[in-house]
Amino acid sequence: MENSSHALPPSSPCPTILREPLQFSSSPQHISSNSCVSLPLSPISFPPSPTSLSPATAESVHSSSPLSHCAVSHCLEGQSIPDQDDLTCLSWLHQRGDLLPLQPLTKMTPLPQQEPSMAAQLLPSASSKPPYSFSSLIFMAIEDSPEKRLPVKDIYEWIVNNFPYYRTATGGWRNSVRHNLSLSKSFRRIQRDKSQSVGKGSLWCVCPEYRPVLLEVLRKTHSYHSNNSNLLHKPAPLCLLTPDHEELVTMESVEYQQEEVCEDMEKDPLSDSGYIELHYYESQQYQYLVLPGDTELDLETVEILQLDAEAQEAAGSLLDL
DNA sequence: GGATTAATAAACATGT
DNA sequence: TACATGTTTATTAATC
Repeated sequence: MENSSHALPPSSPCPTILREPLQFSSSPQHISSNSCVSLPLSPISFPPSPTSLSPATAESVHSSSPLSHCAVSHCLEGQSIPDQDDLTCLSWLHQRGDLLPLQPLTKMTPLPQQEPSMAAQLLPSASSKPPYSFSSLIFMAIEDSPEKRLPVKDIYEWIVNNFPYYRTATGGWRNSVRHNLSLSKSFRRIQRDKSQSVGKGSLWCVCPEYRPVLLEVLRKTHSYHSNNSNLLHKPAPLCLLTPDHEELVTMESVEYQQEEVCEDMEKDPLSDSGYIELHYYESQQYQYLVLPGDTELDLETVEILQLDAEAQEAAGSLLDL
């Protein structure tokens, strides 16, 4: 079966994207194709496509958006949240690198091949500058530290480790970091404990009164780049801000205009058949599950669809028609 | 066009 | 003395 949805490039505004396995919270949430959910994936077993990422690029993809990866990882793991009493939970930062191992889908249809130029356009390179301001970078670095305070040297290190751009950037950005620390009211210098002092300089922490502001800036920056860039570049579900203390937001839906998505797509021949049409395809680090335009599934159903091999097989069979 | 903000560069002081 | 750290000033660009 020639599937019209395959004409939809992964960067198009908005297939519904699901990670496998899904481990959402038990609260009833609904996901519709009016929302766009992007979740990061580990490399999956899949025939390598010509547009496969180089390790460096893959690392860049991962590193250039630590928020989304960490946030999702944290949320999906469903672990106890040390800072859950904090309205602005950032504890996910401590769990970077602990992403869930992903199981490959049992059957998928081949990807629509992207033009190399398109892939290059979609993917961030290690040399692309992160969208975050130095204040945000410093904030993230400090928040990622166990003690919520860091010497400037460790702030450098965190930035370099998380944003490959700064590995090769000239040294001026360190000056900017120091400049920002000194100038910004958001950060406060703490004298090291002389008895335990090792290394030069002071420790820097976030002023509690400015923390909400920093979070908001971070959230807006993240949201902006999520909405205005392609999904591969800024996958970006963000669970920094929780509506209450009881439960983390497990995903963020990005609203989009239905007509923007579907105007160039042929009508799904199965859309009236009662089947739920599932299109699995892989693009770089992401697997996409494209749902028909008017589909509305609760997450539990989606999870079942994802985890159930038979369902996946059926989905694959549909695509083979 | 002016105000604000952020990035960048540079000079300088201080501490290790 | 060298280097890292911290402060301050100035300039530029982008944004509102």
